Amino acid sequence: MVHNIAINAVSNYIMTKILISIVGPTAIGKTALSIKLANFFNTEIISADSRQFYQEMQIGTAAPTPTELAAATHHFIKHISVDNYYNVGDFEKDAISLLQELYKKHDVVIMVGGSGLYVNAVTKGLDELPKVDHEIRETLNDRLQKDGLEALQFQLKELDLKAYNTIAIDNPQRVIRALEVCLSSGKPYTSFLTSEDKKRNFKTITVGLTADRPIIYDRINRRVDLMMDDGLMEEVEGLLPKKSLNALKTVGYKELFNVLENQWDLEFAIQEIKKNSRRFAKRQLTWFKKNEETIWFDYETDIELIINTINNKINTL
RNA sequence: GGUGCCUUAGCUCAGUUGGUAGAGCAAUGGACUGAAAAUCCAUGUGUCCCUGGUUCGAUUCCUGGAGGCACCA
Repeated sequence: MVHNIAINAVSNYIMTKILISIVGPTAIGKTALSIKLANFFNTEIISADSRQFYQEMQIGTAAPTPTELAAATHHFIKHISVDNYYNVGDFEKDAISLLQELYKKHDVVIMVGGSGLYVNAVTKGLDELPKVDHEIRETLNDRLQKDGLEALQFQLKELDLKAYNTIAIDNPQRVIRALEVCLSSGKPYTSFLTSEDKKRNFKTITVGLTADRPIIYDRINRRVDLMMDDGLMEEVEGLLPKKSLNALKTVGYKELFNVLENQWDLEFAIQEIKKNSRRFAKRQLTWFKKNEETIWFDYETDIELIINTINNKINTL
């Protein structure tokens, strides 16, 4: 019955294209919910998870299993290799152009992922920034090592005073990012920023999944143990030669590299993976809580209630 | 049963010559426009085991309990 109402609502009354964006902390059950919603709305899923992009990373990223992949059509799951340079700007372009294709066939598309910046890149968009050569960043990283952060801050003050005054100046990644844009474009980094959301030809409904903190942490701890049982160590071992790649600066991988290099013992590394996953979940919640539009549900909420709430929301758009 | 030591933050512990307390880790709050599972900033959260006594005032000293550890029986 619920099913029929929804189909009518979508097909008869709604002209607007809808993106249902599912957010929440790691290990809360986003993947399972996304598949249920994709099946209900008879549509497809795009992932906004910056680590599930990579073919070589399955266990440690809790990427959808073959069974889950067969249950609904997924996009941006393992579509690139850890050897690729791939960033949020690339993702925005790829995701928006794919969405245009999907909206030819569907009124509703599901997006699911725990990477807040990547979610926002789709829903709100990023400003157009010039392409930066990788060598520039490498040079700046070298200078950070040799001359220290203060030297880079000083240069940023010269090239982009506004950035110097507004970005997190203690954060080396932010300073280097602003500098690399200045250096490769010859213009201040902040001159490219508009602080305006991009126009999108779809409306976003954001659904958040959460639970009390001890429950989230317990789920994380148990999932890490399951990952170890499933052979995470072997997966990480195969990637050891590539450990310096950005994609592998990832919880579950960076800690086990230390075990393989005899820096840490296994038990300690597992505790660290759990701890770093908990902290990651906390940062995700901080990010997602900021969006006041998000409709939050407890992780155990019945799917019918979630679907009804989404349908009611669709009818108000 | 006897003797000694211990009981303070979530954990391990320090400390107060009597003026209600602080480290490490854990944790919490936040930021974040192309590294974002990254990176950065901020924060001490407490019946000082319980009870009575001494005292202006006890987490601290004393009495009596309770729990733990060690040794002796």
